[in-house]
Amino acid sequence: METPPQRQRPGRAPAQGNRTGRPRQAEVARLAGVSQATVSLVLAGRTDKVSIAPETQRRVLEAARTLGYVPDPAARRLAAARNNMLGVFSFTATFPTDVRHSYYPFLVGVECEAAEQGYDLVLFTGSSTGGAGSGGPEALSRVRLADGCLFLGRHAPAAELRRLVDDGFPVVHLGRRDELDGLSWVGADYISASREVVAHLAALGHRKIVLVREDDEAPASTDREHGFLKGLEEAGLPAGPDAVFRTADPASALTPDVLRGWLDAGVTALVAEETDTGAAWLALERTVAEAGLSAPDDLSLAVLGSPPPERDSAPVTGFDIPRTELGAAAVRMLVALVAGEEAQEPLVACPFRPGASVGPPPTPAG
Amino acid sequence: METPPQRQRPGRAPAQGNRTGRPRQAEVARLAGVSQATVSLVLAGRTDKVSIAPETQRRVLEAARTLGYVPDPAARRLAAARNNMLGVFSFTATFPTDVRHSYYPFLVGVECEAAEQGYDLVLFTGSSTGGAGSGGPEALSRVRLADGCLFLGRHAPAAELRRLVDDGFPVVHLGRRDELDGLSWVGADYISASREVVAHLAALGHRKIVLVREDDEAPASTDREHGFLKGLEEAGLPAGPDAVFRTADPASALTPDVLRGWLDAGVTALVAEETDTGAAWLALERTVAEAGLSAPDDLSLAVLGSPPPERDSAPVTGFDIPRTELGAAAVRMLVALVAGEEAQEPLVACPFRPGASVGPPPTPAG
DNA sequence: CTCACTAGCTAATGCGTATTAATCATGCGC
DNA sequence: GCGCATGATTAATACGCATTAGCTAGTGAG
Repeated sequence: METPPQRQRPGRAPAQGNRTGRPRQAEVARLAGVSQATVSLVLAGRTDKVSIAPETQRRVLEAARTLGYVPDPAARRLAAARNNMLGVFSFTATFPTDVRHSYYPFLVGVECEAAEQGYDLVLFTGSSTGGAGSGGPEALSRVRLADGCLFLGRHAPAAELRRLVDDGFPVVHLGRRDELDGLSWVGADYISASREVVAHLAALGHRKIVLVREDDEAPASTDREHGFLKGLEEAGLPAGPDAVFRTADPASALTPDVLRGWLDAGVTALVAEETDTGAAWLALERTVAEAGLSAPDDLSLAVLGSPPPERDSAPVTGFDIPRTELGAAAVRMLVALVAGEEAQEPLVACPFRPGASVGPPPTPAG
Repeated sequence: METPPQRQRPGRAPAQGNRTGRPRQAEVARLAGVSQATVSLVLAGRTDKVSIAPETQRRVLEAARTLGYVPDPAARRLAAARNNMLGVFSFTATFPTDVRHSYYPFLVGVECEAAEQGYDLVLFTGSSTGGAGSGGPEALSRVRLADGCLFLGRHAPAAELRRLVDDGFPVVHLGRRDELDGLSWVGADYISASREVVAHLAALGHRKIVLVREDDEAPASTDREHGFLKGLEEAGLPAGPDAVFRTADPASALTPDVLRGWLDAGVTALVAEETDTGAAWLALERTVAEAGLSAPDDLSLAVLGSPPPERDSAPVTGFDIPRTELGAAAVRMLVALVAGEEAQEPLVACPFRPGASVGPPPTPAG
């Protein structure tokens, strides 16, 4: 309040002839009585490849210290032809106001792994109206200023992505994306995880299991169904078309009557997919309650993912989506691509999460 | 699963002779049939100072677009001392695992305002152990790649900051920070906001009010106390030392007995500061409940900030910390500094938030 | 017809560092 | 004493862009 910020105190000696007032390698060289090249070699520790007398090294290091030399990152990166920057592009704002849809958990992993690998992150936002070079279809082209770019969310326009990939620009998409061939991606292994959930139920003795899913063609949805069916198959259970209840609007289509119909038909376990909205699971949960039933006594419930983190309810059986780990994996893959290496395994395993919502099937007639 | 990602399809020609495969101005120039200098002039919009034929400009722009040209930030910065990037540096992870301590709300504003001002954001992570250029004094020096840098959290080492400021590098600290003079910052105006809360209570008729605060020397804490005392003073209320209850451990120090002692002494309203941990407020809330009291009937409660967003409890009187606006203000200040202008007003107002936890003081004896 | 002058463009240079080829003693074997 | 490998250092150059001092052709004035 009483300290209106000011700047540029006298502090250090103004300049030598360079713009910044900060010492350059040339000044260090002068002070140490050597050439700029020698300074560079010593400070970069390249003394094993190009030998420098120990005494000279000492002088250089001392000169650098007394002058307070710090390398200019811009020059360093220019000379090295590497920015050490990875782009992060999200078509919607990277930090959305609605935390539910946030990429936050991914970013935790992205940031951490990027730091680990020695990269900084450049944030690009597709939605930013106004501002730097935004707007037109070339907006995506901006990401080229980084060494490579990570794409979040499925809204990145295919054509632009295609262009980047074709140009050989390192790109990794977070979330499976097969329709653009040549595009690298990392994603959660929903298939294996879903299969595992079914296996768990089957091991408990369930013989008829139904999957409730939304009417969506997203890989995240179809993968879960694949895994579910695969799980049934491997357990020797019937995997007919009526094992999957698919509806565009679970909230209204999934009535208590439908539920009772299943139970009467011998179904003892229900599995819901988890999506952005969580509609399938929420509808299932609500309908079970409405029907006066409760898990795991009357039936077993599982969710192919993590239920929305509501109040302190009992944990639901399912699997966790390792978002942080996904972010890290994406960065690792991107770094590999930047280095010209081959992309590795794109799938990240989802750990099974035991819960209190499943149990053995109820005995037919108490 | 069946699509192991591959890369580098034949697509486009790999490169011209530059190391990165990314097009340079030289390539744009060749394609447009002009010189590199012309490309630079056109793309920088310098066509008012050095006239370029409209037709030539068109050709250059088109060539740049078809090649997907994007300027190299390092080269830009090296040559012109600016590259339209702002750094964001947090000594701890920018995206912490503990969401409570998150800078997220700030970043929303930072991202938005940066886009508005035409800047890209670079996330520098200081927390990286291992990896490139971590550790030493060089860690902070990386931020010089950007035109200026925003610092989050009070863990940024003072010596390094000092150095940046002395070198004339534009720096803005998010959160008040006076001990480093010359360092610009933006912060919430806790003083005014706290005063306003007190004024609100006084207007309702409260004559004895006590502040519960932690034993902390952070500006955020002392500012609140200042504002609190100022508020008492302006309302003509006693602002003696016993108006402030300061303890290192509110959870254990704030017992129901202490609370009843206050009430017996005529205290009718309690105000808690809000901190990272929220310890003061949580302790107060719990103790009031333990004592079998409830607000606003038995006494009035207010918090100097926003209580941790718990379950659907009734809103507590206090003020909101405009984190998003703070982030935006910080960016605006940083942009001003980069432009060589003077830093403006560092304080952002916190809007008063009416709630259901205060009311008129209870009548002395029912 | 020449000169000054302008519009339109380019050659050249610098930014600060990393890297490589070249230089220069120096000692060693013969 | 003459090459010759070796060790220590430096000159030179590239990195990609911005900037400035020219250079050239054309135009109107004198």
